[in-house]
Amino acid sequence: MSHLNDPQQHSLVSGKPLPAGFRHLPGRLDATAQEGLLAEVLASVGAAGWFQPTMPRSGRPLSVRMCNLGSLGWVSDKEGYRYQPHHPDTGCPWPPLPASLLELWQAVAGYPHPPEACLVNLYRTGARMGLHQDRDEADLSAPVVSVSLGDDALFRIGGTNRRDPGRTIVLRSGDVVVLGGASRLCFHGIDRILPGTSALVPGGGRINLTLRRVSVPPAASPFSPQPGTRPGG
DNA sequence: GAGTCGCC
DNA sequence: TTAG
Repeated sequence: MSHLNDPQQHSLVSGKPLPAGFRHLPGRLDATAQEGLLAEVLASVGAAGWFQPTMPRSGRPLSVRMCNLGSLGWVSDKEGYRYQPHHPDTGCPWPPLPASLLELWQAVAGYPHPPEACLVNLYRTGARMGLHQDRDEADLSAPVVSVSLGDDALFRIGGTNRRDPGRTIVLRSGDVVVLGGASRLCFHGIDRILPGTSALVPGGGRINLTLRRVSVPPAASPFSPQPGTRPGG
């Protein structure tokens, strides 16, 4: 039942609320939208190629494979975490961010500038993502918007301190989640992929899309009005 | 198995 | 400042 994942509803039942600013949208993308979005993303990623991120310092590979769409992409290697405009293996610019994702951002982010990065994470069965914060973006006032495609995932979200207690939520194909406001810097991760719970992703598993604004937008100018603003307003 | 902790 |  979808209401079980609703922050207000659940806090009333368990007394263990989700962080303020965290939204698990009640309506998920329908099957047609999921298929169309995945086809677009896989076409772009197919041309660019997946890369295998590794841990800073140790060089140990993460269990997920990654690609990015947009003007900037998140990468991790022995040198550390960063955003960069090109694919780490080929040096090519990331493929463009699909219009459908720009529209989704505009509809749910509540932020007046477009996203610059869409991190595409591929979780095959057994892949996980340890508890972490998204804090490599210069503009932390913008939310992170996540779209789940494929197999169900157990998503854990805690507080802004690593040892804060957390909650586990099932993310299903088509689910949209927004980490904004006070939840923007909450620790979160993927504990487990539930194999065989969706047939959407070829070869099985889950693909997660995270839309992010990376850089602080340029200051508003009367000669170059920003989207969502109005002169004299 | 879920959750927490400590450490390389 | 470990997304291990």
